[in-house]
Amino acid sequence: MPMGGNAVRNIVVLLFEQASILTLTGVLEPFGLVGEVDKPDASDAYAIWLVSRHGGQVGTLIGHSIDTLPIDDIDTLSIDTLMISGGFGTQQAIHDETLIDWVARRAPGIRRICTLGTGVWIAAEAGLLEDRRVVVHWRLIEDFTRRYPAIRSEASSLFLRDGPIWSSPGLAGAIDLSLALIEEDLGRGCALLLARLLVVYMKRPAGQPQLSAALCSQAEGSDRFDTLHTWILANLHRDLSVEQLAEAAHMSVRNFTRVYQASTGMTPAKAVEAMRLEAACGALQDTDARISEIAQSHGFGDEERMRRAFLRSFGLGPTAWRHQRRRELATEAEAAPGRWAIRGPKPDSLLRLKPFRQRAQALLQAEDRPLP
DNA sequence: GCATATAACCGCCATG
DNA sequence: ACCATGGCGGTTATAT
Repeated sequence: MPMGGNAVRNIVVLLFEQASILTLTGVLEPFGLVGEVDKPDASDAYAIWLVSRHGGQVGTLIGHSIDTLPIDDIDTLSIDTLMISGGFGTQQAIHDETLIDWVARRAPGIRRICTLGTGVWIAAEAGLLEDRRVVVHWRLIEDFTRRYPAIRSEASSLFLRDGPIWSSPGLAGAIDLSLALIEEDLGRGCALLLARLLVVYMKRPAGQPQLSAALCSQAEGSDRFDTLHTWILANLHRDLSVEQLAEAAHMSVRNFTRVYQASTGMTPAKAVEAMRLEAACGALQDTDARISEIAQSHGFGDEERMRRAFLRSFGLGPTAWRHQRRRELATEAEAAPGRWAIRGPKPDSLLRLKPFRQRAQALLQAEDRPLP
């Protein structure tokens, strides 16, 4: 296995007992799929290393174990990106001085350090976050700020980068964060393709007008409607009339519209429409669902209403928007260095995961079932 | 593209 | 007096 060649970027995932398996897969899937993307060198772009304090089997949140290397075994490995797992186990792990020392000692030589969920506690404990901005899960942010008042924590975004430090508040955010890392390394075309393979939405580029960006930035100043906004985003298909929103916010309609406008700069109905439009755009871009289905599932009720909303905001109907967007993405991917396409399965592209694959194979053979 | 119905928006004023 | 709130009615925007 390559240990420090300039072509291969070593991604090290730090695990511990009671780590979240979702953060692990959120990293492994995107990075693992890079090997399936057809571009010279892409399959050798990354090597993934799973490590833990003592190595060997590490129990995850759901009980299944993961095979890991001891941290001492990668002393000579040049680490490109360190991913610190989340999970309940962090509460024990932050008291493991050897582990924290290891993180603190290796950190200066690492290009990117990512914390996934409660992994921020470990990075914070290792002193890597002094005066940095990080995202913390909304339910834990109070605890976090109490323990680390010097660290600028927030709860708003899916992931956040501050210099070499990348953080993600939720476990599933590991996928989004990983895609962002890959975008940085291999370009947007590759990341977009992976996002489509994984059937997740890809964050829009910063240059492009992002409707929710307006909402988010406004919400930073006053988080008064944060919970309402997350509720709206999770319930786009439901009745989101101003009356309903006011009720959800425990306010009268009159007062709700007034306060909402004062703190977000948008009227409630416009904001809802913006969120619906943006979500619908994501679906148009990333899926082949019928317009009527997208309209239904995003709260437009029927195709006609969505069409008119699109015409108002974009000057294009949904189908035209989809075609245009797809063309944009295609040319963007074309312009990216190399061309990105999916190729057939390549058995040894998973070579780097061999220890783990062998382990899986052993388990399956024990049950006398072939590995697909 | 029209007419009509409904919802959103907003100024104004009363209330606590 | 101040301020946040909530109800009323008219105007505008959107839906049917």
